Amino acid sequence: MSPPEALLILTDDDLLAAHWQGLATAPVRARGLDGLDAWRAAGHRLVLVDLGLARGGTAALWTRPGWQRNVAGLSILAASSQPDDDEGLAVLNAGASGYCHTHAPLDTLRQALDVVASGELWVGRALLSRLLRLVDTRLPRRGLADWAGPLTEREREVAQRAATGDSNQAIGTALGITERTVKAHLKAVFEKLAVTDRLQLALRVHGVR
Amino acid sequence: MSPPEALLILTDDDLLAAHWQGLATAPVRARGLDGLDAWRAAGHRLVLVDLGLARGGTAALWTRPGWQRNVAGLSILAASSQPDDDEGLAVLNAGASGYCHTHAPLDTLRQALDVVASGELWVGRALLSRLLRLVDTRLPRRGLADWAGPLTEREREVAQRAATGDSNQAIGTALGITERTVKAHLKAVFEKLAVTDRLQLALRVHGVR
DNA sequence: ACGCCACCTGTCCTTGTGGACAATACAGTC
DNA sequence: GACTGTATTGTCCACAAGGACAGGTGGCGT
Repeated sequence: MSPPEALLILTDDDLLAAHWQGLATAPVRARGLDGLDAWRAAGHRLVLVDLGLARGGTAALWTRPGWQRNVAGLSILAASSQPDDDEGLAVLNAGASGYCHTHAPLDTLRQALDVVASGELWVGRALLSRLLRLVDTRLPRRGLADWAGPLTEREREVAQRAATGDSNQAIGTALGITERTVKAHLKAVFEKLAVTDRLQLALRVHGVR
Repeated sequence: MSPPEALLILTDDDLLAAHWQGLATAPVRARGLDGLDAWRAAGHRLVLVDLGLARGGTAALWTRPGWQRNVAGLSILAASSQPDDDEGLAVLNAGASGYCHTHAPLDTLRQALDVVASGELWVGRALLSRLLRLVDTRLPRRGLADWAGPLTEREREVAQRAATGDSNQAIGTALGITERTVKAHLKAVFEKLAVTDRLQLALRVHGVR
């Protein structure tokens, strides 16, 4: 379906490198983040990186100085020997296109690489399930569309800003009105939402009870 | 890589059905949720469903009575003519294994079907980005155990109360100390957490931003 | 035309808040 | 014993916040 694309495998583990040899016709092997620059310079994009690279060091791989600069423009499938949801979230946030197990079946890895190479994302079932769960429990934030219920448009704007810590003066300047007017709006907001001050307002707006 | 698997396409749209004919060797066409039962009974699993099925009705497809019962055991790729993050979240939560555009390139659809057929999930870049963003803004909730880091025990107590809206006077009474002392503690808290006032403190404590 | 409502502004006043400067007491550490 | 960190309290002060009271404008529907 997709033309075989040049693959760079990035790992310090010789056994793992051998295992991954079967993934492509002629995968290139590198051991450090430096390899990424050369790979991009050569016009390639596809990379399979072993997160175990960081096991020896103190910092996680994707938090190292070189990472953010190096991943730009590349399609990266990150593999971990001990997949962990948090790690997965972190690497995806850091620009990786996929996250999987280092010793997943070669068929699975090939498919993942295909997907990543085509510009899409590869996320495991467990990780995505967790994402959905997190988002689900977060949905009660729908109260976020609820707190503004009885408020007018202007009151909403003022309340939103006050709830994030802006001073009345700052709000006024931002909206092009007087501080006095801001106070008037806030007074109305306090009444309608049955709170006494901006801190209670902030808690309400941000869904803290 | 994966043996071509029998595909059921579920849509009311004849043009779309024609477009999707090229996805597999001999895709079976059905028009309603009833088709799912027969499909599973025949020992198949892979389904591509057009969410446009629901456009005519009032309820979204995946909220219909038959859905939850029918999707069990099937690998479903849901397609929408107007993909929308919320819709995507909803169908994935409802048991679908993937979400994509109805008129995505056939190559992409084939790849998505391959992925779904292999038991994995297919999620578009935009949707996953949104998921990550949602989760990201939520994760700092773990900072809840973190914000108190450099604070002393007493400062923590005071900060906790101030962050929920208590006045200095109230905090003092609650802890059996003078309002002045509360201010002293809060001053230290503000410095250590690098915030300027109790509202910013509240946002920090409750994991906002 | 009248009333209702959103929006805007003014002055006066009380209170809470945050900061500056200073001091006492008590604990554990070197 | 000197030192450091924590907890405590004091006074004085500048300022933002919130409430009370009193307006002005413009749109919109009956």
